[in-house]
Amino acid sequence: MGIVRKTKGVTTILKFFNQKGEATSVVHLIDLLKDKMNKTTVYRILDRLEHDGIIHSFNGKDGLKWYAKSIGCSADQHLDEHPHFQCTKCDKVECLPVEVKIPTIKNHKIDSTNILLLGKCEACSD
Amino acid sequence: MGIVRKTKGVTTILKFFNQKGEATSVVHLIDLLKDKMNKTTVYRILDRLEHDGIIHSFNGKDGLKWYAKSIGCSADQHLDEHPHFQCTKCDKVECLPVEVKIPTIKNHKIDSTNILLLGKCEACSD
DNA sequence: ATATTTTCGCAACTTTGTTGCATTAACAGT
DNA sequence: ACTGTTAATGCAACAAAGTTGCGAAAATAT
Ligand SMILES: [Mn+2]
Ligand SMILES: [Mn+2]
Ligand SMILES: [Zn+2]
Ligand SMILES: [Zn+2]
Repeated sequence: MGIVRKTKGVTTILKFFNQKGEATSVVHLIDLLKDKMNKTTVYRILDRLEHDGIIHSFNGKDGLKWYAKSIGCSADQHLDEHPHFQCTKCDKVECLPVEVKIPTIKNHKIDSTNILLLGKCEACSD
Repeated sequence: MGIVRKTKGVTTILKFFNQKGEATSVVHLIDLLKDKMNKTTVYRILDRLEHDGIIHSFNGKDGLKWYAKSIGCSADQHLDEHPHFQCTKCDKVECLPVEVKIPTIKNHKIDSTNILLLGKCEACSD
């Protein structure tokens, strides 16, 4: 189930994603909010926000779970099919508003993609 | 460091990859070999084999670590830049011998890619 | 055969994420 | 504004994946 009650925690996390704009790992968010709410609560609020299409999740390098704000999604329509970029130096992640063409694979029905590009971000390039 | 001594454990895991051919999650391999060797040993042998370019690793869905045999790689040259397919029903993973064109991203130097395609495999399609 | 040093097993630990349950707090209805 | 319902939270305990340190065992070099 998605968000039903607008609790203090929900408001806090919503504000975070609206202000910050950037993607965040769950680990980082838990640490950031450790004085305000329990980690279980963070996980559960993120679940509900994703269910409602307000944020979307993906796996960064090392398999860590990340979240970022969604645009144009709802509980019915999750159309966040975009690749992500992660810097191997500073670990920052960006949602990439581009389309990656996936070749058709014989005898395989592809439902979704999970594309992570690794490299150096602008700030970390030398 | 890579493989220096050809131990029983190394031989067992090498044989596994040569015979089976398919990709395997570390978790599965540990379970399969639980009577023959310790999980720490499995992790360490996989590390060394990957370092030597004999196998390669990637993250499957839920961020789990998987390994598969490499072709044409060495300790110096790791050129396993291919996407992977994972079935959402039976969890099976396949290395895909295709090339995915990644558009250039302004101000970003992309060093490697991590592409996981999710869907139904041939056996699981209805 | 013996010495050297890599590799292994084991136990303990870390990190990420989940579950159950009692308590708290939204909020709908009056 | 008060009250009842139930969603949401905190907490503690747990689970799974993966790592570390160290003494013992097993490869391999001499
Ligand atoms: Mn995104
Ligand atoms: Mn592969
Ligand atoms: Zn960077
Ligand atoms: Zn399947």
